[in-house]
Formats: sequence, C-alpha cells, structure tokens
Amino acid sequence: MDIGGRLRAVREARSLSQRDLAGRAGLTGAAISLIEQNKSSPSVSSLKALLDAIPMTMSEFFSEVEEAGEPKYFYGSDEFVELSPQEVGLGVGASRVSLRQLGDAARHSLQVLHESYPPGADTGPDHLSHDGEEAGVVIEGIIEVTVADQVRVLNPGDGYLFDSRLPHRFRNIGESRCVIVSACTPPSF
Amino acid sequence: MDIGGRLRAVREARSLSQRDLAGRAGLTGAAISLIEQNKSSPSVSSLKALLDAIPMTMSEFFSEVEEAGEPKYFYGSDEFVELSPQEVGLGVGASRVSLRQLGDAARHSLQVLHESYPPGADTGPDHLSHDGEEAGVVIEGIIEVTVADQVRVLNPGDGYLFDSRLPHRFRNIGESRCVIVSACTPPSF
DNA sequence: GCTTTCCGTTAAATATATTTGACAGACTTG
DNA sequence: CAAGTCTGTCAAATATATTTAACGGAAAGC
Repeated sequence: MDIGGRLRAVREARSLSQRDLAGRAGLTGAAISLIEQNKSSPSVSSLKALLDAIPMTMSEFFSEVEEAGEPKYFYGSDEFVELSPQEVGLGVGASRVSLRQLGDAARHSLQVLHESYPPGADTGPDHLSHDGEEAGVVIEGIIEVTVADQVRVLNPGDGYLFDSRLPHRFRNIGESRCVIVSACTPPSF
Repeated sequence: MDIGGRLRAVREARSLSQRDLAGRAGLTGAAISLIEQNKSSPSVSSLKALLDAIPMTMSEFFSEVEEAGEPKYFYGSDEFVELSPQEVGLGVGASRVSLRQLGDAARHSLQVLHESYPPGADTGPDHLSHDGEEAGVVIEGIIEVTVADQVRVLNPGDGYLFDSRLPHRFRNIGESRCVIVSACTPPSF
C-alpha cells in the first residue's frame, strides 16, 4: 500500500504545494513530506483532514490505492487464511475445527474453505444461518451432517448442497480427522 | 467519522474478541479498545493490519462509513453426475478428464465439481469463458493452471480463485492423476 | 460458595506521528 | 549578482498512538 505515493499524486494533480495542503488541512508541510516518503503512516484522522482539503473521500482514495497491482489468481496452501470458529458463528464445541479460507472472500462472490474436523468436533446445533447456498465434498474421514430435519453420514467422495438459511450442523463421529472442501455463495459469515 | 464504532461493528459481526483480532493483526487488545472508543485514531498502517485480519478492504470499510418431494441435501459419491468434457466446452485433449458434478446445478446458484485429471490431461488453450467466479483446491497430484497471462503449478493444499470470464486452462504435468474440488457461481455450462 | 477464564477498560511506559525551526536548491525580481 | 520567495527535506522537540500490566465484571466449572 503506497499511501505516500498516492497522496503525492492527488496533491500534485491539484497543483498544491505540501505547505498549501497542510495549511488547509490543519497540519504542517513537514508532516506531509514524511507521509509522502512513507516515512510515517498518518493517523486516520490526519489522512481524513488531508482528503477533506483536497477534497476526496476515504473510499475514493483507497479504492484507487487498492486497485493497483496484479490480480491474484493462485494461492499456496500457506496463504489460506485461518478463520476462527466464532467468526463463522460456531459454538465452543467447534473450538478445534480448522477453517482455512481460499483468498479474500470480501472481494469475491464465491468463498471456498478447506476444513478439517478433529474426532468429536461438533459445530453445535445452533449454527447461524445466512443467505446463499453452500456445498462441499468430503475428502477424508466421515462426518454426520444435519440440515433442517435431515441427518446423514457422509463418507469420502460424498457431498452436500443446501440453502444456507436452513439450520445446519456438522459432527465428526469418526475416529480420525475429517477433511472437507466446501463452497459458499455469496460469501457471508 | 465514527471509525471506532464501525470497527467494533465489523469485529463483532465476526464474533471476534478484541484480543482475537489484535492477535491476528499484530496489535494488542488495549489498542483496539481505545480505537473503538474513538480515544485514539489508528494509523493507516494499523487500520490496514486490522482489516487484513478480518478480512476487509479499506475502501469497503470506508464506503460503509461512508414442492417436488423432500428437498435433497446429501449426495453419495455414486450420485455425482459425470459431465462430458464437450458439455463443458473442452477439446479432445480433455477426453479423459473426469468432471463429476455435485447435485443439479440448474436448480442452484452454486456448482461444485469433483474433478480428476489423468497424467497429461489438458483442457486446451481455448477454454470457453463465462460469467461468474470459479475457485478450487488441489487434493492430490499437481496441476499447471493458466489464468489470463499468469501461469502457476499448484500442489495439494493449494488453490485458485478467479473471474470465469478470464481465459483459463488446466494441464496435469505430473506423473499421477490430479484430483481437484472446484466451485463455480453462478452455474453456467 | 469458590476458583478459572475470558471479556473490555484503564494508567503508565514506550514507540511513533507530527510540529517546530532550520537548511539547500530553484526560480523570480530588482 | 543579490535579495526575495517559493519548493521539498531533515533533526530535535512535542503530541499522540500503541504496549505493558493491571483491574473489575460476567460466565462456566467445580
């Protein structure tokens, strides 16, 4: 994130000197100099003051910053983001469940997870529901899945597919870990 | 600009404690407490770290400041529908690729495939593109994936995620079969 | 009842952002 | 050329963000 370069670009695009902009924003030229060289990371309040003086909104500023760079298509297994069970609305019984998310779901309409359930793991009966659909394939181990009023034990190669608004629950009733690759749309915790 | 309130909202929406989020972002719970009370204005770099851990982009953050019987949820591995390669728009090189679809995609907004590529399999360079996004996780073997102008070899545990309108190609360059679980949205074949 | 653990908050210590004040280079004006 | 006035940068002083270490309250287990 080249905040400094971006600030310099928008300032120069308006033919303002560092001291000009500083005066309008209630800061000093030196501060802007350091920020533009990325020698200091401005506080949000300082950046807001600078953008108000331009004027430009924060989201405009960052949407241009964040659009820069190559799009990312590939993810090494070490780049998957580990989600905490609480984040997905799971209870304490799910404490040891590993949910590893492929990519940055907030930017996409598709969320894929690589999940691992240790023996005995249970997402609990009160799994929060949300819009969209979710589906998955069991890769390893066995798992008991409950959706609405239906229960079934899935083996490797089996899968599930349902509307996320239905209450659902996952329990590893086997003696070894259960690995699942799942997908949700739209991404919604 | 109620940065604190907004941060608290997105944090609580994910059921993360201040310390949880702090740990992932490399900060401390106390800092988040002060920020959420608007008693301190985080530096841009700190806020970026917090949002990366959520995950959420800066512009997203600021833009918000600113019956046919019983429904079927479960599918045994023998119930997956084998799609013919032509059906997916693949050429002759893909003749031995196995694409097994979970459920009836036409009725859902999510399509999940259990795919198997024998050694040497190649979807060809002219893979048809369509709307939506697609993503997947490699379960077994290795595969070379090309998306637009990027190429990468993926190993078990690695994944991909891209806009389906981009031209893409899969080639098994290993010596054993490659198994992938993939997801597309919306289903479009 | 009693721990134990997790939550959020706070005070003082430390790290960092920002200001003050000064410097050198570029351009104008006399 | 010299005196003015811009520009951007830097060093030291100051203000603020962040950490460390502690506190009280709420919930769970004994």
